[in-house]
Amino acid sequence: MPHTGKPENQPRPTPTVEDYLMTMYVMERDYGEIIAARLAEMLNVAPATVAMTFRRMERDQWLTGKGRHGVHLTETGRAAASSVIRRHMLTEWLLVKVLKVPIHKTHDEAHNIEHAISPELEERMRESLGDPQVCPHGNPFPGAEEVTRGWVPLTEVPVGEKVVVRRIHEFAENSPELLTFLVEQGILPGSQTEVIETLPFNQTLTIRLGEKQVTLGYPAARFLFVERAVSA
Amino acid sequence: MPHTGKPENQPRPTPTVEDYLMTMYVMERDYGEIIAARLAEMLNVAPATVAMTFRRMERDQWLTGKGRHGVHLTETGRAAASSVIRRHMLTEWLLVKVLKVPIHKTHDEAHNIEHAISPELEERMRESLGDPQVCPHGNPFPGAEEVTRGWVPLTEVPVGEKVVVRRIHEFAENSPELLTFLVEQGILPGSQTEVIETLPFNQTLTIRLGEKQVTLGYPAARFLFVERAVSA
DNA sequence: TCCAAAAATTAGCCTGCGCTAACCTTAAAT
DNA sequence: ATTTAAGGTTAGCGCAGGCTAATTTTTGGA
Ligand SMILES: [Mn+2]
Ligand SMILES: [Mn+2]
Ligand SMILES: [Mn+2]
Ligand SMILES: [Mn+2]
Repeated sequence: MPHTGKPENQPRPTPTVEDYLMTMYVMERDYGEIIAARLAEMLNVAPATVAMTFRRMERDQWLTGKGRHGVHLTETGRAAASSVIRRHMLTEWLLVKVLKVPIHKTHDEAHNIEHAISPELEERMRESLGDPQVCPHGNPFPGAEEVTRGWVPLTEVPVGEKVVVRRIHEFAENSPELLTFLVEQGILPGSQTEVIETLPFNQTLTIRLGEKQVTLGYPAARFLFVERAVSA
Repeated sequence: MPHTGKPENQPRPTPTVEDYLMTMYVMERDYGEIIAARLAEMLNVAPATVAMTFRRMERDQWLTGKGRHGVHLTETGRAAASSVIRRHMLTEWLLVKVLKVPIHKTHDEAHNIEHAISPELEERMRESLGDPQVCPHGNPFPGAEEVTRGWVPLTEVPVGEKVVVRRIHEFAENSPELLTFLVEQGILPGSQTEVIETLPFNQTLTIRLGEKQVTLGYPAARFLFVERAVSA
């Protein structure tokens, strides 16, 4: 099991740059491109701020290129992104397992703490927490993406099929309201459910959890990944 | 048991100011005055930087007064200092108990993490860790100073008396070398020892730990507080 | 093909928090 | 009493990382 055998001798980026890097990593992985305007929304800064930060990041070799489709992380940038994502996820597990923090509250807390974890501490955490492959929301550690093979967005599940929720996407974690809603409805990794109706013209679908029914908009449903064909 | 029933509605200071506050709190408590030059040494910044930071801190009502004996924390300042000290100490315990980090490494790690702990998390930590009254080095939580009553500096123990090490002072924690040395020699809270010789003209004293003897300079020895009269 | 909307950039501003160099002030020590 | 050392302050600088306002570039749709 390769942990990307990190040399990691480059100096660590500032917390701000670490936050840019981790968001850009996921953007590039799941959307194929990095759009500064989206980044600005997700990081809650003005577009102009992103432009300026990109300049410093290019100077410091975390990224290359400019403009619409031109921005990409360098190898060093990707390594730094992987590092902070690992620290984020390990912190989330520590909060969940040791301090019993509910999973709709771990993300924000972890976003502050992640920048303060030393490499030695990261290693101690990984050992204490049993070398997890996904975060408490089911998102894969960098390098462990294979474990999510076979998990599909809830929007692609045919009506009537029973599935198990496995993953709430990183970008859904950014919305505490959505996350709280999902947790309150009992929609979290491990939950069994079944799609009972889809209304494409309405961009909604309805699922059953036990006795309860919940209607979700497509954008939210696309953030939920489920495992199909649970039983043989 | 009063936790200083914190209203704590003031916005939290920046990490830099939090570090100033916690050091100033201990200075005022144990030395009676705040000397900017000492602060500069302990925080590893230039004296001019302290002067400028003091200005902002006065503007923001964390402190009042200027000059040699004039600087004091406000009530708000003391409350903010207490808050970050609590977070620091709880973080140290988490590192020690959950992640098995040795106590000569907890301080530096905690100094980064302490600024990233939310009030809710602080509360979860206190519960999980059993509401401790002292940090792993034996320093008291703000408000719990009474537990250190009866602990005296090692320099005040007469030759021949058996004592138990209870506390390594906050300001010794700032020196990783000293802390590592002490831990390697087995000098840590709980250790039994005996003063076997004092050489005041040499500013050293020698203690026995099991079979081993260790000679300490007075400045280091003054940072060690011990419990006398252990047995009746 | 052209145009409007979306995205990106530049200019100019601000604060926090570092630094050095120079200069005061205060407190000891001779 | 005077001098020296310790402590403190001011001035002037730099960088990170925010902002708004104005402008330019891209791009997808009519
Ligand atoms: Mn973060
Ligand atoms: Mn997560
Ligand atoms: Mn700190
Ligand atoms: Mn401590």
